Amino acid sequence: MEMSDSVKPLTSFLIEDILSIKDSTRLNGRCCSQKMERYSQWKEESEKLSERLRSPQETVFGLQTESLDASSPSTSEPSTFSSSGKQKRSRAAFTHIQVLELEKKFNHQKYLSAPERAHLARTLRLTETQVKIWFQNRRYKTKRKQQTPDLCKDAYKAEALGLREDLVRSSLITSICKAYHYRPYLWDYSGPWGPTLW
DNA sequence: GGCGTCAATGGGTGGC
DNA sequence: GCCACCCATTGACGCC
Repeated sequence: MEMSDSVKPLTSFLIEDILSIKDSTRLNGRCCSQKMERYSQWKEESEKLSERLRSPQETVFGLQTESLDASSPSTSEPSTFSSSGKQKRSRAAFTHIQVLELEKKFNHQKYLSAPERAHLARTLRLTETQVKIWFQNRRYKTKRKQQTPDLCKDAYKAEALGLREDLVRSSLITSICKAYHYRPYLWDYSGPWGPTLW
């Protein structure tokens, strides 16, 4: 399976965008070493992915790609059992690319039809149920965020004022950051007024 | 160990 | 009856 033409440039743009944003922000020297170390690891991983996205031989959503497969959630594995004999629930952790694509789709439409869900699930190598649940949780999360508008005040403020246009030029990036504000490689918690978007 | 996040679960509801 | 939805909750996981 190949990545669609619309998906490839956008995903590539997202990764490059996040990298460029972080590169420009790194110059202010406010990041502590621990954060930079974490960022470096993430950046390395992202650059590899970015390289792969640019490579005509290798498609990110193709069979040859490891980045999705290696870290993909184990959807078909049976649940393990604890020593007490109680079934242990497993929680899949979706990859960056999977989340990016889900976010992109969610940004475009909040609800998926069955064929769309099936296609997206195949593309991302997830089960249809996982995609369905992800959208469900995402809608619920968005609703909760709207009910507590103070949570990501800084991000909204920056967006509203049009400050640091480079930081907020992509509404999709902003959306992702708002939804995943805890991620250490997207937020800088060292700022004097709480979290700031990298 | 406490806390936050998030995928997954389960109950209730409505449309077909 | 089946399916998808909303919503609250659970349990795994990572960070401090």
